[in-house]
Amino acid sequence: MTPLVVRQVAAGRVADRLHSAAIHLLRRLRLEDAATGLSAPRLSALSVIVFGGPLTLGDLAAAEQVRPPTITRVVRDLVRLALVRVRADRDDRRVRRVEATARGRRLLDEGRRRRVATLETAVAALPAAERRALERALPVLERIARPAPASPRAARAE
Amino acid sequence: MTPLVVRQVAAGRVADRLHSAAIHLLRRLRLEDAATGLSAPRLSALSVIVFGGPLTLGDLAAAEQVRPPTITRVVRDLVRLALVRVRADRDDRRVRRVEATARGRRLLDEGRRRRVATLETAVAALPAAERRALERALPVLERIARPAPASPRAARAE
DNA sequence: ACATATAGTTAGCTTAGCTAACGAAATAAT
DNA sequence: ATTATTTCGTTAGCTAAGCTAACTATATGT
Repeated sequence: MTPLVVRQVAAGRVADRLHSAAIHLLRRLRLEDAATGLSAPRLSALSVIVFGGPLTLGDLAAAEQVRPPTITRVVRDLVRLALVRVRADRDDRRVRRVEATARGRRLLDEGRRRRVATLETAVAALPAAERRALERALPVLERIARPAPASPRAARAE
Repeated sequence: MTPLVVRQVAAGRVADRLHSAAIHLLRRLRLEDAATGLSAPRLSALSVIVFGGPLTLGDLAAAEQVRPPTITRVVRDLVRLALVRVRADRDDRRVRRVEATARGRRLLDEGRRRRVATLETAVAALPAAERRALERALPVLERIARPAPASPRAARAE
């Protein structure tokens, strides 16, 4: 039974360190976002829209973890900036679906490229062994980063 | 020269996948924060204060990537909630230093524990091989998560 | 002593979050 | 088939969180 307890504790430490590393990593990359000219909430919403394909305002609100009225306004503002467009749903006329415009995709891709470029520099500077350790951990990271997918196509959003 | 180019491209893919995984991981863990009763900006500021020890308002503003007036108000509100306390600097009377109260630390630790517990469940459920891959990548992750430390004690903040 | 630079606050604006109340459409119940 | 209920989104109106510009107070440099 002892090994079980030990493993348990170690899982806690792994979780804690991973959590902390993720926070610091994104805090660092966030510095690049100023160049997009968008506020953090707008940029985040645009990202979900670009990668999540046409999605309903309710789904967007859930993804952004905000209430419906907040999304109504963020989307309205993104439409004004010509970064997204909204269209009515064919089958259910209560529903509005939002999707990115070409300009919205371009703006997001540029911002994302800047973020990733920063990270890429750090990755490229790693010794081969560390780089390989990171690569081997990637699929694991990706699995735990996503909530247990209830439906098979839940992985569609990015 | 060919291997160099190949390695370059791969670094980009590694960076991209890592970036995406970090975003999704934190988006998922953020769901737990509602239980703290604090807004995201307040919780984030409190976290920096708890782990960063007594620090100046300017340093806090820099860490949070916001302007000084924003920090003035967030700190004022956290003081009202009795989660942090502010004291004048001995040597430089322009400076105010902020530190967490016992209650602030407790509130943050509880929230952090909830986040990490969620993550721990996922880590504990991993097959041994994947778990080991993750553990081996942790030091690497921690290194690239932090900006190149200009001063030796830049790692003090958490 | 005086000029300049730095730390933080105040004033006042925009944006982003919320709840409550509502309208319109879809679905369920009688 | 009406009527009731649920669901999707918006509007109204509030608080919190972001900004710039202007200011006070203290440190520092000439």
